[in-house]
Amino acid sequence: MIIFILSTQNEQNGQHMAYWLFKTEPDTFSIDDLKVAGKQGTFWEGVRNYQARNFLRDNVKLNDLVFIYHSSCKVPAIVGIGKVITAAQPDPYQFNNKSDYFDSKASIQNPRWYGVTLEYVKHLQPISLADIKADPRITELALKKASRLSIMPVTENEWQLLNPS
DNA sequence: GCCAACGTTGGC
DNA sequence: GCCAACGTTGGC
Repeated sequence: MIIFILSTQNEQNGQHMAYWLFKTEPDTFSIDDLKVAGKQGTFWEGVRNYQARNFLRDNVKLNDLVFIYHSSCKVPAIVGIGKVITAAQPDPYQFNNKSDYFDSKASIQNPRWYGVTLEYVKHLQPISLADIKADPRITELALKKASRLSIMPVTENEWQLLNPS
């Protein structure tokens, strides 16, 4: 019962949970793929940018909520929500020399790249990049600034503005 | 498919 | 540690 109550609130051990936006190319991995993965979720592999890595490794916590954003497609947009079900773990692809994500400078003892595991929560009515850019209330989101960041924080205020419910 | 903006690499 | 050259991202 207590667990149930905790899980329905916005807090975890007294710490307020955080909000994020993760980009993905839907041709490679879409929110529908995340949905199909079900309760076991999907490991968010292949992030190879240090700023994004630092967020994943140091700041993205269990139960944080994530806007799923489709990039490099016809209508770039926030398309839904995911939830973090496993905090940072070394990205195994960095050790696999047959993978595009292989990094010869990374070792098991000293991993360089990390990922978290997300579980599908729900689809949203898509919020296009054009809409976000046109919304004068949204000023802090890194997407506003032609950022190439693939993992970015979302303030609670802007999360609520984009996802009122 | 173009290309601007940005991140990374490596010679010096 | 600067910075030119190169590679990548991602909107358009």
